[in-house]
Amino acid sequence: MPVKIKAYLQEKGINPSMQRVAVMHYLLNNFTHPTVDEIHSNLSDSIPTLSKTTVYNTLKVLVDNGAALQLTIDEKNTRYDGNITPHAHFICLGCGCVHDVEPIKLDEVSLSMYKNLRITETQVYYKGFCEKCYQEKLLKEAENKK
Amino acid sequence: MPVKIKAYLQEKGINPSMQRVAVMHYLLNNFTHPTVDEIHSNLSDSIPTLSKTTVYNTLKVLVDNGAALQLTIDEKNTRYDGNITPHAHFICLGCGCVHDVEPIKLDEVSLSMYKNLRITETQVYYKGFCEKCYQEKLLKEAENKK
DNA sequence: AATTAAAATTGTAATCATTACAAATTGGTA
DNA sequence: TACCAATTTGTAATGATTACAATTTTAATT
Repeated sequence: MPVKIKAYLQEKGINPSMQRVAVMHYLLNNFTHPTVDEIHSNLSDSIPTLSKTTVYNTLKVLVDNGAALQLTIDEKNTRYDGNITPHAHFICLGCGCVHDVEPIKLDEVSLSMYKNLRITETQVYYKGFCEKCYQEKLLKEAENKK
Repeated sequence: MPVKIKAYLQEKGINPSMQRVAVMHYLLNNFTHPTVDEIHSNLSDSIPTLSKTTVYNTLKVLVDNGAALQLTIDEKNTRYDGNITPHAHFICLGCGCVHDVEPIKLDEVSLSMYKNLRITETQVYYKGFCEKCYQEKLLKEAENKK
């Protein structure tokens, strides 16, 4: 697996340092759309010297070279995704969890209206409540009616 | 016009204070998808005592009551939109300008797969280069080839 | 194996948007 | 006028991100 990740980074034109392989490995094995903090604290166990600056630097390299996606779905923290195939995202306004959802079919007809805009990237975000948080919300609302 | 904005806020259940009317008025007359700073510095001319905290508070009230949209399209600053009709947004990676674009047609079929997610809001973001920045980019790239 | 230069990593300090909070102000009501 | 609640204001704190200089690693060359 680490060998494959090394080759994967090289394909993308990224020098596969130990830290970069570790971050990429984390992204490809955790589907939580992690924040910088999440990545850093989890990798600190196996790489005690890992600095947060390196995680920032590495994610910038990955994103700039098309090996990861940067999501602005969460106002608090930037989130990252190692899944670069087209898909959309859902964030729960209760617990903040982020899930992949099916890609929508882009309406090329309406997009072609904007010939003066060179679109390089599309992000589709859904916001709402996951099942668990929705149930909790219903309970709370019922409490308040008493 | 200010009278209409007052009524509009009241319809949304918002107490139409002078500051709130001013912010709403700004949003409805400027299609730049402004940041807090832009709103504050522009309104400071006519309301010298306006504090930035009030702009933050007011925008929160507007968003919470459905009178404005909060956009997370720009990693640097949160942007706000007084146009609450369904539409998508484009941000230029060169100059940072944000434009409205046609709403895409949501693919209800694929969304219905996620019955366990209660979706309350959809945001569609396109990133790329506006005409001006695209031309500048082409010029720079030509320079570098020399 | 030693030398060297470039690239990558690290830690600290700075930046800057946003939030917390307490004091002051405003507006409506008795 | 006096009072209460809502709103506004200014200041200070928070916290994510960036800047930067020093250190370490890597890879190539002798």
